[in-house]
Amino acid sequence: MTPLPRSTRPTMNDVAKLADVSLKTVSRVVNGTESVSAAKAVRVEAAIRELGFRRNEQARQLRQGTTATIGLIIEDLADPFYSTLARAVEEVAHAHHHALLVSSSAEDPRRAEALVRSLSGRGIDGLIITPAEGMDPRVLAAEGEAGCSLVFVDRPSVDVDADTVLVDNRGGTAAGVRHLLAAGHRRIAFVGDTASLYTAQERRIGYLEALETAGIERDDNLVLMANPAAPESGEAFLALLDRDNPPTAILSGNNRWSVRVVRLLRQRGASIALVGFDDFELADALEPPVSVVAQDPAAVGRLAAELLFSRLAGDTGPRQHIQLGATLIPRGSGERAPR
Amino acid sequence: MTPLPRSTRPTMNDVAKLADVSLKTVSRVVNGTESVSAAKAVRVEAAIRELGFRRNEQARQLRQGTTATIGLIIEDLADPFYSTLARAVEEVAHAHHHALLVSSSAEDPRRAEALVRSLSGRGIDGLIITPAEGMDPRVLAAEGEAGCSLVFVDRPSVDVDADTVLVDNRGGTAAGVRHLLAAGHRRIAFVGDTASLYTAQERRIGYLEALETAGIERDDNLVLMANPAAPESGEAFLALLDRDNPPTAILSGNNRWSVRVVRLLRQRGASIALVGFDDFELADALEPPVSVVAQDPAAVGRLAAELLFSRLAGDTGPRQHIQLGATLIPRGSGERAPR
DNA sequence: CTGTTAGCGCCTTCAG
DNA sequence: CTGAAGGCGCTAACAG
Repeated sequence: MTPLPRSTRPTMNDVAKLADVSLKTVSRVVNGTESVSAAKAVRVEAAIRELGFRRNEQARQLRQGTTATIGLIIEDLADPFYSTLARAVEEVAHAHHHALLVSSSAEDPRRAEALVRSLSGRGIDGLIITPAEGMDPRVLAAEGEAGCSLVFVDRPSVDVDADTVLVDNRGGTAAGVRHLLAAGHRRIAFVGDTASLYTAQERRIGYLEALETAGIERDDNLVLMANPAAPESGEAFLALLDRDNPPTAILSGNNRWSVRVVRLLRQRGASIALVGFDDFELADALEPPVSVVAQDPAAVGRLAAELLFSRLAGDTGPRQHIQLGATLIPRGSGERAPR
Repeated sequence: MTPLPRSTRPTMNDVAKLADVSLKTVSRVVNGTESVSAAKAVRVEAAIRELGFRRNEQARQLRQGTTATIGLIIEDLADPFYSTLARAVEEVAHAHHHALLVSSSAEDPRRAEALVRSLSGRGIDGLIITPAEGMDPRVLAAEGEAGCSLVFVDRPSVDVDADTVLVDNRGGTAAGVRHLLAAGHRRIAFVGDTASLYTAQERRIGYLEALETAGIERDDNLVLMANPAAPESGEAFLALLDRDNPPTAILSGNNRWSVRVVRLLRQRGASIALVGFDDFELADALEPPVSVVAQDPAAVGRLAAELLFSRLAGDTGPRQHIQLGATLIPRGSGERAPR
């Protein structure tokens, strides 16, 4: 196989020849670190322009052992929560002159492991990751040892201690439940994502804790943990509404469930109190507007990225575990009294 | 500055020493291309496991002149249209064992140029880009010459001929307008993004063409071109509603305007026919549900990526200019009769 | 201020 | 089947 023509991109050597100076002098001019006599600098610059030379970052990076690139592995880039987070990470990376490699693990632990290896092999300087449930922790531990800084977002990883940025899932959900309790509700259902997900589990715990604090007996029949994207989940939710002694309010555990609940209630013509965890677009324009406990995905991304860059800059302080608050936004649906 | 310890990641040389074979033999085992005697292969594999060796992709890429990485530059990763597109690109890239570098140009032509240079310097094999308005075409042309395949999405680039995937903005908007005409409207407003944007301009033209075909006299007072995110745009929109002989229907030119229009109409308590270009989440759950002309951002991303990979695989056929259709989805808001 | 030498980690000749 | 030598493009270390 031919070594790929790679077109004819000029190298420093070409520039050096044309300007009739040494390779190193070109390097000095390009990087502007050391001083070069004005005469030669001008010749070099002219040669650079003439040839359209641009420094080959790959070669530079191989030499320096750094890539000026960080990686981001999330569940799903198409999910508004993660795309907002990714945008914030990108902005911080850009400010630090780093590029961003983004990948979605799609909740598949094997794929997540492969992505970590793939990004790592490309020599990223750091990695921000939402660890997929069921990942082999050794894959991540290996990164830490390989000198690649690691920050977890949205969930911690089992068995790997690294900087972590997450949201106060329990406290936020509990606040949502208390809001419904204050409106007079006593039978509040919790509708969350698959029980295997960390955030879903934490939010369920927050829900239970708030009920317990209020002295309300726990009723597991009011808890539904299921994938909001699965068709059968809709029926499970409707069954929840149709049982004897049905709930008068719903705490939905993420925005995908909130959206689905809104649609299902709408089809039913049912009006029942609702508070959703995680805000979503147009929640304020629905009828009634949906009250939510809002996270700040951009803040999660920004803090994670800033933490990562502080590590890359040499900060060797103790591991940080940052927990961001979640804010209740009353809009109408959560203030309805029980029927 | 110390040359960064880069921790102690083992190299092929380390593996070779431990297995007591030559560097080249390790290379052969790692890449599995040429055959190696079983005995040595076993020793090498054991050494690889023991050291936790993983091939340094950077070095490999420098040698081979390919990075197995493609770049994607869009306006804003946090915008649902672009994040969905990006997700689709990522999926195709993953299927081709390529990583994806993502960057948002934030509508800033200088930033977009810097991003192109930055990604290009990292040696990406191909680039998918939504060219920012006002970019220097030479920056992009240079990529083509440097042997980096280029695909434009969502808009074409001036002065640079490359593969392009875009949506039928004119036809889609015209279909939306015809839908409103069929419901009996004669005074239809067009509310689009800043006039300098390609898609906004195309949609405005589609709107005008549909009116002309229907024999309706053009009224430029019914056209508003403004940034949907700017505060003053809201007032401009309300002024449109308050003028003498106001419109009985609105064609909104993108999803950000649609969302804003929905909110403004809601605040006003006004009920007026509406069709939006580009679908958005929960459009079906609003009151009334919003009729839209839907694009398929995932299809745009997928086709662009597939086109790019076919080029990388050696397809040297003529430039392709793919135009995807847009689909009218009637939901209620566009079927209202004029008052 | 300038140039030479060496080598980052790997792959590709080309001899054994 | 195996190994030695050379180089991808660049930068660090050391001379002049």
